[in-house]
Parts: sequence; structure tokens; C-alpha cells
Amino acid sequence: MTMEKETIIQRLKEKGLSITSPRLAIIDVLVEQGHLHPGASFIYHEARKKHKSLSLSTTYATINEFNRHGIVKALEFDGKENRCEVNLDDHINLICNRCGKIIDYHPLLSVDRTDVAKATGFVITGNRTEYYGYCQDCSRDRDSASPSGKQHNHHS
Amino acid sequence: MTMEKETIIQRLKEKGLSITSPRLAIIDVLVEQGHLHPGASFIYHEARKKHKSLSLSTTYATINEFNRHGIVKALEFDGKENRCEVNLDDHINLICNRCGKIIDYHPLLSVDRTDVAKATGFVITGNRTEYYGYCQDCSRDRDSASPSGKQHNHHS
DNA sequence: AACGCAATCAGGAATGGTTCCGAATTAATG
DNA sequence: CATTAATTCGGAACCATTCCTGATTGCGTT
Repeated sequence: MTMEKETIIQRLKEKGLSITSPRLAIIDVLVEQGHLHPGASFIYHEARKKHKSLSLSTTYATINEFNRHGIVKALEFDGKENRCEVNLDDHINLICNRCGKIIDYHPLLSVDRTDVAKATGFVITGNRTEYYGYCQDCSRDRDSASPSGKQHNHHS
Repeated sequence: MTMEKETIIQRLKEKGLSITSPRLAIIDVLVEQGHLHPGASFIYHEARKKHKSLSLSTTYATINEFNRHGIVKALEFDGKENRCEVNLDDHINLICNRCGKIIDYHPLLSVDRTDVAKATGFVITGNRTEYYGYCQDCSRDRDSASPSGKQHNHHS
């Protein structure tokens, strides 16, 4: 589940980070759930509605700070915009090759991390699991007019 | 297991792609396994030893072509260089936060893809699974002076 | 051997998301 | 409130990758 606004503010205080108006505006965007996997530009434009002077660099700085403190989790892509994972529960992201939609899927079983450590000596601190393919909407009419197009991610 | 040189050449022929000297040089780099997860610049510099006039744009074009035809699989990163997955068996990449090493791990059990399709209607065509953490070398002396590597990935 | 088309080259410019910089502003503290 | 450090801002810089252009090479086929 997504964190509460109060929880996030609490966490910032604990870490000695200031509660500023730009940050509050960004937090609102994150918790309001207009987008489960917002990118920097989405956050920037939305947060600007509340804090009109917000700059893009501050948006990036804030996202990085939040990522560093486990408030969001950065999903990195090349070519495409990076995304923020707002729901931090363990899950798999299903990413549509066609429309770019990202769907959260909570599987029943998962690879046991202690097995990995036992087998390889590798200590896991984080993970990233993504399945690519076609979402229900896109697989319904896979080869209609506009083929694999621009991979643009308009919605979560 | 990594594909054989012959297998790759065979596949190129099937797809109607020409067998050229630059491509053979690049294939050699891939199958010679000096690097299990080489980036474009590594491939470029290595392949140049065999085909001296190779250009960087051709290197990128070739990698993209190979990726498109399933001969390698592109691992996309942001900020860092992208990497080529040469071993296409289903596995998890263990990526060290410190030295950047990438270790292939073949788990015993995996999430069943048909379950995913059944539960979400999402048709899976590919996947990406990465665990981040500390490799054996780096977790041994996690907080010693020098982070043995510049976070750059010199070896697989 | 010769043709046609794909691939290569150069290499510089463009791209675009992200980061970096210096200066101005603001939050937290006592 | 005065101080100090953190934060913010705008714009410039970054950088791996892509995209040119047009000339040349050389693979695969006839």
C-alpha cells in the first residue's frame, strides 16, 4: 500500500530533512494516486499546481532524496523516462510493450532470498522484477492500425 | 549457455541478414566470454582488435539488430551504460551495489507465467529480474576504505 | 563476373532525461 | 531574530545513444 502523507512527513523529520512547500506539493502528488508509477515530468507538472514556482531540478532532487530514504523506489529505464514506484509492497511490474502501461501484480509465491544468499554469497538489499508483454487491452487487438508505436506511458 | 558462433551465424542467415566482417568481429567478442555482460564501449574496443575500422555507430546498430533478433538481450540502465545479456537462459541477475559486478543466478523455482496470464490477462513475452545488493567480495569488507571499484563494471 | 541492396563509415550534430553549478531563498534551532 | 545549513531555482552541462548525410564497401545472388 502507498504510504500516508503523515507517515512520509514523519519519516522526513526523523531523517532531519526539512519540510518545505515544494516537498509537500510533491508528496501530495505521490499520495493522491493519480498515477501509481509517475515519472519526473508528471510529478513536476502536477506539483506545480500547488507550488507554482517549483523547478524541474528541485523535482529531481526531491525524487532522489525520497528514493534514497525509501519513500519511493526509482524504476530506471533507458530512453524512456524513469518512474517512481509508489507502492513499495513486494510485487512484479507488468509492463506493456505497446502502450507502456505498468500493472502491479502480486504473485503467490516468490523466490526465497535466503536461498540466493546461501547459494551465491550475494547479500540482497533490493530487487527489480519486470515482465514485459501485452496488457489485456493491447493483446485484444494486437495488430490493429498503430503498431508498437512510441511506447509512451500515459497512464499507470 | 551462451550461443555458439555457428548458431548465431545460422540465425543471421535465416533472417536474411548479411554475414559481414564487422559483425563477425562483434560475434567473436560475445562468444569469447571475456565479459558476460558487455556494454557497447567494451564490445566496440574489443571488436576493433579484429576489425580495425569498426565505428561506434556500427557497433550500436549491430547490438540493436542482434537484440531485435534475440541473439543478445539488452539490459537497460539509466546513467550507467546499457549491457548485453549474452546468456539467454532464464535467470536472475545479481547486481552489486558497490563494484557493479553482475552475477547470473539460476534459481530453482520460478513464478509460473501462465498464472500471471490467468490472474491478470497480461501476456508475457519477456522479463527482467534483478536483485541488487553486495557480492561476496564486497560484503566481506563492506565498509573498508576504497570501494574496490568505481561503481563501474569492468568484469562480468 | 557483375549487379543490387544491405551494411559500413565518418563524424558531427541532435536528442532528451538527468545532473551539476552558483547564487538566492528559506527552514530549523536556540 | 540571528545564524547556519539545507533547500531551491534557472540554466548550463552531461552523456550514452540515436540520427543524420552521403559516399563507399562488400555480401549474396544471378
